[in-house]
Amino acid sequence: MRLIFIATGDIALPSFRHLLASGPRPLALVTQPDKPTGRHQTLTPPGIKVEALAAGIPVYQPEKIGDITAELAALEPQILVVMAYGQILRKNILTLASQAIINLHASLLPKYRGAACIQAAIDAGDAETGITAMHVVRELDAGDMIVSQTISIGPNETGGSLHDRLAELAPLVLEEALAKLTDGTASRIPQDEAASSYISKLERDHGKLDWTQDATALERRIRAYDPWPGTYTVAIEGGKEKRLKIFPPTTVVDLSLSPGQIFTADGYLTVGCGSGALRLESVLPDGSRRMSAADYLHGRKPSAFER
RNA sequence: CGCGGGAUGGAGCAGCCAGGUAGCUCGUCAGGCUCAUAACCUGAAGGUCAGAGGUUCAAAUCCUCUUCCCGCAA
Repeated sequence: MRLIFIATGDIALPSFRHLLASGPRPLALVTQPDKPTGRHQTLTPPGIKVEALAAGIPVYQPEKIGDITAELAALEPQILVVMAYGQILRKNILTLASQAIINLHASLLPKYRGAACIQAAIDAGDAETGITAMHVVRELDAGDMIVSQTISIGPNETGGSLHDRLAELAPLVLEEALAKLTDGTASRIPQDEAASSYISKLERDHGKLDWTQDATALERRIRAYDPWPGTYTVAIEGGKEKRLKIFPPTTVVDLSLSPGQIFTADGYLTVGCGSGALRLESVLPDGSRRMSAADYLHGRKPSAFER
């Protein structure tokens, strides 16, 4: 089978490795251009590019994928596999493959179309999520579904842990989808538009905690957004505002506090929420390093958190 | 060199601007109180103030450079 892999995010790595190991061997990898990243803004290639080059797979990094339509067409692909690429695919790409262009998406569609699908499942308190393989159409993540596989979401699940588990699940879904497409048994299940939802890309600002929300919702939010985009609050220390990052785990406790009000005792740091309260365990003050809530309280005396 | 914060006994911090006694909240150890304790009381150990150079009678503090950590931004 002549296959081209189109991906940027690390979530696609296990699937890419699976193709390298078990085939069909990709004819090429299309990924985003190297971008400045990190504290020193050094130009960094996507991890999947590094692996592709090491494996001798040709790599394309167009600014716009439409720019290399001719090159891709020359490879005469039967299948395009897209996962966490990060660019909208235009019509001339959608019709490039003779057999199909499929996308691996990290949610049980039609729920959570869009970029932040992993965080959304935890944030919503869902019991399970999964990987869906579907045909790519012009509307984002809205194509007919081929197969999906499900995993459960644990009570201590974080965005990071779920990301890694879904990444490991993806090759199984990919293999099943490719097998069904090959032997002609692949079904096309239209998505129920009425049940669909769209999750827009997360920015770091979205990680600011709103203490007027319920403690249970905040507990989930802190897990869902770890490690990206992370959650934070603004602590009032001696009249000054200091940014404070907050990490899971946190515990919902039954304490009567107003939103943003702080209660400290025995090394515990408890914050009032809209309903219930949240006990924090791991924080990172601005300019310092990650530490336990007890250590944080040894040297700093926050009077409240900005709600 | 994208912008900014930081490095002070084992942990977290103050002291720096206006150079001159090593401080706070804990932890550790010893003793005491207590039926008992993560509680309370008393005492002790533990620091070349990240490293190097400079200014000065005198540097944690002022100046220069280096290393490492973190936030923002991507």
